[in-house]
Amino acid sequence: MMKKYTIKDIAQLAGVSKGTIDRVIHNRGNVAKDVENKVKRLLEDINYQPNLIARNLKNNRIYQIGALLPDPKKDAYWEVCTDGINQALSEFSAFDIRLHTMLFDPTDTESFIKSHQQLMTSAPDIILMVPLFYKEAKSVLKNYEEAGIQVCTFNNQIEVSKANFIGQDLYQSGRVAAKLLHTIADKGDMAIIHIDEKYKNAVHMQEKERGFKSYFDDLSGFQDHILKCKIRYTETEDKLRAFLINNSNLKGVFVTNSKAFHVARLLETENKNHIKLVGYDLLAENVNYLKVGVIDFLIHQNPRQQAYLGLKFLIEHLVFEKQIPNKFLLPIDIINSENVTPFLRD
Amino acid sequence: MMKKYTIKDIAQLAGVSKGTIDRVIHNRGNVAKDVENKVKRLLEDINYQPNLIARNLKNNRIYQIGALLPDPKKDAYWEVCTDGINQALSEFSAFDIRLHTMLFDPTDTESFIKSHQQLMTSAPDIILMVPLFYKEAKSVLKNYEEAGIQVCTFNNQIEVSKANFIGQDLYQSGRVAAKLLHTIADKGDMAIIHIDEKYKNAVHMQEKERGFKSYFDDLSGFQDHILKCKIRYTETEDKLRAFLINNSNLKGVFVTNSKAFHVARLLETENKNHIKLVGYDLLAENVNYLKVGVIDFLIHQNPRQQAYLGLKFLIEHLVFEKQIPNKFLLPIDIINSENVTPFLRD
DNA sequence: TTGTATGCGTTATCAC
DNA sequence: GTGATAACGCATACAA
Repeated sequence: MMKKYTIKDIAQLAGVSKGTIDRVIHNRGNVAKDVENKVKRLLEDINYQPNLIARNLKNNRIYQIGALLPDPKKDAYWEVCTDGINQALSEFSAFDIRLHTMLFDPTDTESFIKSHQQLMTSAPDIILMVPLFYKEAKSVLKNYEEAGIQVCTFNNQIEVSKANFIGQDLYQSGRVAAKLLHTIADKGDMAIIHIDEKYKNAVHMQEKERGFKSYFDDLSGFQDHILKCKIRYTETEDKLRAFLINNSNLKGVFVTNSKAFHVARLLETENKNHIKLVGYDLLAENVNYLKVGVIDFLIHQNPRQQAYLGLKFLIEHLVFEKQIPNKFLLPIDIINSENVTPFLRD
Repeated sequence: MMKKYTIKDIAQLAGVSKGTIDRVIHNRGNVAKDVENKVKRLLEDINYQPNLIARNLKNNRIYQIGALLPDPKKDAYWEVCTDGINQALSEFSAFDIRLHTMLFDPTDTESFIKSHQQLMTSAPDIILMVPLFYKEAKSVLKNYEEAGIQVCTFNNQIEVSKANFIGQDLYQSGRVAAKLLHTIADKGDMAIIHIDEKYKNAVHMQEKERGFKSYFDDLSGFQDHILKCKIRYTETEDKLRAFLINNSNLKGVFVTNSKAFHVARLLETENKNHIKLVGYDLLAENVNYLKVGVIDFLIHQNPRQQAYLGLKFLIEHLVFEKQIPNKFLLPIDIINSENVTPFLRD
């Protein structure tokens, strides 16, 4: 534990005034070369760390943060994001942070664009967003980039953009699901089910599928045993029932989003309890089926933590000038009926 | 987002000076009753929140924290605690925090007592500790309590003490292990194995055992199928081999601490790969057996996070006067070969 | 090119 | 009982 040097200390050591030290630190110029060098060396030597807290005492700026998020009323998955955002705000309540949130319908690309446009009118310093739709998000992100507005994205990554990203390795989470089904299911067919393809150009489902397949590709004996089924939410019930009944050798099902409860409901009514089921996310409906044993495992994507971290990174960037990590991957949580409870508060 | 009121604002509103407000806030007395009441009501009305940052600017106290921890050189499980502690320290580097760490041998109760005594000589303001040995920890904690020194414990809880605790619900983690084995193992005998009982009056293993049994008690068909085996580390190899070979109907094994790799080694050499294995903790040896499929699941107790949170709570208590939660339970993480990687940095 | 004065919100020490 | 005032570490406007 070393002594903490202040600007005053350094000024004394260098035999100049605090003002000069400040000019050197912030490269404001108007300092004689020899003095500048001397001070710079001194700063290096003692490894000067400014007191970030004191720095912000003076700086009573108002920080404007824009948020472009899916509407929880349209899809319950997003509900917990609000908690994460509120937590971050309360942690930094000492600073004057104004959050402007615009919600969009996660099944509607136009709503995304419209919300984006409206958000821009509040002229935010920096933006937090869920870039749900690949094509639209790409162009929106390009807008921000050109405007020089830093953006932090979460949930799914738009690879081509330079925006920072917080979320999970979706490819790897597909592999986790595969490993789980491989461990628990009897030998037979495995199905990947994509529900609600209204989320059109959504890459995340494809990434999970790629991971899932790659796991079984690494094994022998699973060629031609990986089935696939895409379903629109308008037709879920009937098409799904047909799929489950017609594939008599089906032993495991992987649902690539939070809609596993649709499959669970059918497995229960059709008495197919030999079929193992793995899905995503701790929605109340999923958790119920997990507890009664119809869903075997859920993968937790921790949207609350994603939103929390995203906002926290942005705030720390604004007030402390901290670097935002370009890519921050959360661990992939495996949930069963016995460990689910403490995750519900996350 | 409401306006932030400062003491100056309140002084103006109340028509008195900042000094008086300060005296009211800190109950320093020397304030006329009517003025005091008026100011108190005002503080309530506008929900005054002091700026904790500014408060600590002035308050350049040195905080002495004592830490009583198991020596990572004696048991690799504790290695990652150091990372957690360093993270907390670096997060609060703006404050002058002096950490005095005393290590003890986790197989030796006397070493625990001796380290404790030595720690006391540094007269810490507050203490972070792992109360590994029930009897000894109980008396040590009583000492601290009488001396009025606040303590935060992690890893295992000493129920009779009022000290704050951070860790997992060990009973529940036993249930998680049971559920996992029940899901993946064939019908047959299940064994609970306690390795290294040198950790004598250690309650944590018994708690895990209780949880494990309770899960199977809730089911039918498992009476008389739960076996149990205690092993000293000096005799591990032979006794364990005999146990695994003699119980021919064994289908699943639950190791109650981080020593599952001992069992894994034997399962591999004895070609018993039909026996499923669940254990604890991401030691390098365990992770290796997890990746090759000899260990099926590991439960992650996140010692890094436990140490980090413990120290963080203590520091926030000292500098911000925050309440330390009496009991803080971390989620029980289920780890398999596919999701292990990101947890290794935790 | 450099030093000084002032202020951020809070606390503590004075003098009245 | 009460109200000024200095100080914490840093930033900045302004004077020299």
